[in-house]
Amino acid sequence: MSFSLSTLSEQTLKLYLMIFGLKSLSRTHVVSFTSRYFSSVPELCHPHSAHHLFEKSPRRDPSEYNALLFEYSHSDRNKEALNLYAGLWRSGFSVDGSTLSCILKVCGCLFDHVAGKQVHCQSIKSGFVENVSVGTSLVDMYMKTEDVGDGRRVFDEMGSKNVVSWTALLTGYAQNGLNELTLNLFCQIYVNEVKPNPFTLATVIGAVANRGVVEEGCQIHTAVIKSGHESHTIVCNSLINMYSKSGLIRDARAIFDSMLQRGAVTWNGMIAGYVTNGLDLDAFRMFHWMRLAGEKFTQPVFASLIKSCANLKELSYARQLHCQVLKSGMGFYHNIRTALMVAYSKCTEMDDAFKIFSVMKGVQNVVTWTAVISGYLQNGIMEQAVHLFCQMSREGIRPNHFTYSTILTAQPYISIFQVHAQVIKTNYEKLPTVGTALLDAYVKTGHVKEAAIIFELIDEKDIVAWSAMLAGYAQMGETEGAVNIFLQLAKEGIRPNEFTFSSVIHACAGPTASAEQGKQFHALSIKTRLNNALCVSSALVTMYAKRGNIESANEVFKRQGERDLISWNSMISGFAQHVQGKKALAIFEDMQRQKLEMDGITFIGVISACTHAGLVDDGQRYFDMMVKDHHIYPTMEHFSCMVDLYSRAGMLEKAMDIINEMPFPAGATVWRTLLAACHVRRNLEVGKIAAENLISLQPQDSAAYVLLSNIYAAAGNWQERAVVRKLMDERKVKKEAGYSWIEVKNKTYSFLAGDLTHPMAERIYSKLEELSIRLKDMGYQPDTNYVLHDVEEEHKAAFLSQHSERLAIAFGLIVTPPGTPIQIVKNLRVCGDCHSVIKLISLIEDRYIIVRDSNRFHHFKGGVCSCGDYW
DNA sequence: ATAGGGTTAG
Repeated sequence: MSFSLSTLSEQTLKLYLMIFGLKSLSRTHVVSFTSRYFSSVPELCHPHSAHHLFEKSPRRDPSEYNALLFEYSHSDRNKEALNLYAGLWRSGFSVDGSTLSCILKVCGCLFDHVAGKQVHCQSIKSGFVENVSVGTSLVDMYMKTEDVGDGRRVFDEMGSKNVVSWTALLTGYAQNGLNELTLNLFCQIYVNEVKPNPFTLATVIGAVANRGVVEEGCQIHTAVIKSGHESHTIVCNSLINMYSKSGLIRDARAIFDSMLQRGAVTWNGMIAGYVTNGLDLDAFRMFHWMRLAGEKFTQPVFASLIKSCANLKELSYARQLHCQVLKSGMGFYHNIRTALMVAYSKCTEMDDAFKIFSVMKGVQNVVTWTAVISGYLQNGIMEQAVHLFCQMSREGIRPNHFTYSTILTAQPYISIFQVHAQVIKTNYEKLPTVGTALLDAYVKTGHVKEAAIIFELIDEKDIVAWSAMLAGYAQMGETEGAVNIFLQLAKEGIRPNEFTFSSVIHACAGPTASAEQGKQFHALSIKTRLNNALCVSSALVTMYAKRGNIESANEVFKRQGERDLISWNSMISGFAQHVQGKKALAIFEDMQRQKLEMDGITFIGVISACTHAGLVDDGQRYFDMMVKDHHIYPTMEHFSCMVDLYSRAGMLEKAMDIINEMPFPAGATVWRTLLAACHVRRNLEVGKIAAENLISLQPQDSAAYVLLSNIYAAAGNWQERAVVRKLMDERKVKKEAGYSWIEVKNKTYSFLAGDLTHPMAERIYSKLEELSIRLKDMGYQPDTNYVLHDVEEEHKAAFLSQHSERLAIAFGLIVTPPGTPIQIVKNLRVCGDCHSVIKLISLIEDRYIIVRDSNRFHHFKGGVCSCGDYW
């Protein structure tokens, strides 16, 4: 009912009374009507309000007390209502059932369990406890004050019950999050031959919505139709909400379309449904329709639409809504302001988000603080986020579980141990959100074991928690741990989602995973229809590429229905690793033609494709293009690629020029790249500079010492070589052991250089012996420059022939039928001598041999390698 | 109204 309050005169009031069929204005009438009409306007002190009449009244009777009590309770002045009730009780007036019901509602709203219990006693004393309405109100009060046990007890003791009593209990269960009990009780209503009313149905539908089980949703809809209340507005509103929450947005829309009378809740329900289901454009279409229908916009509609702008990163529309919200006087609602802050944060407009936050000074709460902190974190402004987190505590706002799960992503600007301690104190550790964020923080600092302990402590592990743990193992290269997590979650009946698959497939790209495992997860993703999710298919492209199966990688890429930057980058890098430079560049040109967004990683792929294909000029051209045309600032990785490009082509001086002209000092990776090239090219002069720089940056890195001493050895400078060796011993630097892996019949076998422990060692060594004789017959001379140890030539040859990749290949030749391709994975780079030997083996044994070393793939066939001896 | 996990390079 809308009217301008200031113009409401006695006359108007008379008119209203006439509408209600009353001829005269008795005192009681005035009291009861005014309290009803003025109850929704708390700050109003109209001369006709019950409050005024009450004050002026010469003798106060129970009806006046009651009228004012109702007015207070309806206008959310619950404390005043409770005081008035105490006065009423003290005055010795007898109370009736409706008074008790009213005050019980007040107790519920105030969460005042103690006062509620007192009223309960008074109801017993006055005998009104037998009254159905009072009993029902008692149930409601207990449920609202979270005393589910007493609520149920009162209900059970009630002599007579009606639908409202059942509904009160039902609503109580639902409000306390006891969704399963709510559903059970709903079945009992039928057993007791009570007919549910629209409120009963709306409550149960809400409980079903929270559980999100589609089958239950269909069942409840059937019950609604049977009850005959299917067209009732509040029932339809709940159904719309339920279907949206279960992801069945089309069913929600069907309900919406069928409705004869739509309220503001209906429109908002539909709009909010579209937003939560990611159909933001449909939400806006609905908004447009709502406007055409002449419906008034309420505050939740704006909140939903602003959220939609955040999802779409639609800044200009967010600003328009901001204006509209201010114009319609809704700019002061907390939820609107928070939604606006989130939208501005998502559009990288942190200044605007912060402006809203600072304007709220004095009324800021945990939610607003968390929103602004989260905004800074998402925009990578970690220092400011941490600063605000500290300030928040100083201003006496206690962080909640949202805040903790957010701030834990502020690595490395926070001490996770400190935050962990706070989390334990506040008992948030067991919550899946906080636990997951904590676990991830430990993974990112390299503490996988601690992360696993935290994971175990999480109470009800959801799919996000499981996926985070799985990703943790995958990121640390622990394939087995990752796969085990997947098997465990499947066993517990948890449904993996696209993130779970992308992580487990990523784990299967590791050197110790079997190729078969990756394929199986691919199959499983197809079964669950998640294979087409972008993150899954991109992970598949990389997995197949890293497993040496570039054809399958390309096949997955070609079948991608839509692509994003990562998809394109994955394919470019895949081709680059497989030395298919031309194909990598073709993909890149396709991207250019379509004018797609590119980033620094795209160019790392492109330049490394040029490097592996020996296209020096092209590499330089792409680097220049990146800086000049795409305005991408080159990072250390890019310079590393450029140094690689020139030094592999033997242009070591040019590589040094790159290093000297870099805008920042070269890092270890850059020097290591240069050093490796000097090793291949036997360039002592540049090699010395590279090694010295690398050693000063990473004194514990064995590669620097090993490569440098090898360069000295190659130059026959044994004295200098001995100095390097001595330095290595003094600093206790251990050479990284060379490992190779081979997969035969779904089992992975690993070999260490000079390994004698393998059960088939004897046969492997005799196979190597046999091969070495045949190689010598073909005129092969071992290149002993690749041996570090200062020993006799003959022994050096023996060391060489025991490199792990040769053991693995010999094993492969023995255990697989002739003609079977052999695939090896190695943790270090393959040495020059092994490279020549493997070429010859592929010829004399007529085998296709694929070696993936730490750097790239080598496809050996008929005596040649795909890298063209250029690596 | 606020929250946690993922895919690309090296």
